[in-house]
Amino acid sequence: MSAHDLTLLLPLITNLTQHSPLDPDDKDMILALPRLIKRFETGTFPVRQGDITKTCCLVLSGFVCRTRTTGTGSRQILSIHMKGDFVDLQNSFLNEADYNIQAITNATLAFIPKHEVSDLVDKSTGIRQAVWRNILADASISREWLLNVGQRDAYTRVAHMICEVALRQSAAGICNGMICDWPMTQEQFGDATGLTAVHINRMLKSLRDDGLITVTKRTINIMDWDGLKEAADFTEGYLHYFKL
Amino acid sequence: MSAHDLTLLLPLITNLTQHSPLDPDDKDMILALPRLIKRFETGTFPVRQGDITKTCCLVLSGFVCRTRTTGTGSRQILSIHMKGDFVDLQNSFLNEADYNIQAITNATLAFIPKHEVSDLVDKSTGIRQAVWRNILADASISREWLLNVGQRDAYTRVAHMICEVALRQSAAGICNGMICDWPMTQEQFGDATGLTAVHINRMLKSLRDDGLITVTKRTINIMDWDGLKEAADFTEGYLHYFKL
DNA sequence: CGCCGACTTGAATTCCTTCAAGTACGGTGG
DNA sequence: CCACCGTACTTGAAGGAATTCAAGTCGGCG
Repeated sequence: MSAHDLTLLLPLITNLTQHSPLDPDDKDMILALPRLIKRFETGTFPVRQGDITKTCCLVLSGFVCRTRTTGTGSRQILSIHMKGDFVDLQNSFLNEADYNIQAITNATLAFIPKHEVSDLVDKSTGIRQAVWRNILADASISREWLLNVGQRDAYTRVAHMICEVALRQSAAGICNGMICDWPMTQEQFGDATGLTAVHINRMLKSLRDDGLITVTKRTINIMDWDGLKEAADFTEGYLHYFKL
Repeated sequence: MSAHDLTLLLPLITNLTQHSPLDPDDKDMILALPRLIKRFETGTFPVRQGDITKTCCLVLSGFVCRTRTTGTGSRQILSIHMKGDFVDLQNSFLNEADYNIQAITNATLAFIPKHEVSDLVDKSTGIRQAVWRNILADASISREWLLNVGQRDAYTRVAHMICEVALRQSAAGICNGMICDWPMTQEQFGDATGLTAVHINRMLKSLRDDGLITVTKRTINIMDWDGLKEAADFTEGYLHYFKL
């Protein structure tokens, strides 16, 4: 549980300050948080539903997602998380994880003791604000996903997901221009959007044919951002960034 | 903005203590919160997306929902709320409402100034805990809806929604045994589940034919709770009640 | 080189939607 | 009191979007 590398948690600062300003003292306290670093291979579960957690975790590299599963075994990806995201801040305030956390690529996570987080939240108004807003922005994204899955057709839905993931990567500073890593297989993309992998494939083809994107192995290249946004019915307000 | 009727906010206490205990002082402070009572007719919007809110609101009677709408005008019901529910506690901590609040029946709401809520949250650890958990339970329900809409077929999805609404009404004490008010029209039920009203109708018929429920005008009668739970793939953990 | 996982594409099927027509019911006004 | 009306519910038939099944390609890695 080392607290020595004072730059390691910088991505978290980047993330939090997208929603709420932090003063230098707050930043120092955050950077000094004790943490345990662990690597996870694609497909592994850093946390499982029902686990009683003593830590909460934060993405340093790679991509992880939250999932829940139906009784018949279908998996829904509930959210995806990237560098700087607090994946389960919630668990600092509830005892039991109500979803799985699963690595969708190889990923490095920082585990921070719950009580350290809640102490900090109690101590500093600025951090409290930032953490609140982080959780609320997260909930807002959940709602948008529900709207997406419930009301938009497959083509729009797929485009919407691409817009969101691209924009969030851009905000996290892990995207060069309009070319992004695409973290998900088509299978996973399907689980996130409530579609089958086969249909995802067809929709990506349509988006390619329409000149909006090109896709190579694990990269997505947005050829026409405005066109894609239009096709996706995407408006970024729900992400609650106050600067970009 | 009267603070005189000290029983008016009791449903809120009932709700909060489902997730987190409160000591008597906390309860008194909550009951003493200043509030403005307003009635809303079916279909009206207590709050609209984009509104800058100075209050947050709480259901005293009737049912309201949160909604978001796509660019093409389809409405998704994001959650439904009943007696004792804080509909937009979130707005105490974000400036701008990121969803509409719409009355689905005639409803009475209590509006409480945001700063009164955040003061109370700052002042009392117990209330802070309770409010956190309230918001997190709310987010957990969102996730379950996403799973429901994304992965379950129509029959299961409809059954699941019935289980949740019935159980929550029961927890809120507005349900006699297995007979509940059913707050939604089939149109609204469709908007909540990502289905059409026509298909909701067919699924309700199937559930009737299978002997799980009977439906009269605005009432749903659960004939076989265990059977319905089974058909719905319903497990109540996600509601985060620690007593029932 | 060969294998495996991910991607691609076609054809058949299914679930859900759309369209259409009709019923039931509560409220309003003559 | 009943005729009228609007809204919600009901049911059938046709159509369409997405799934399922199946077969084949591509590319990375042992």
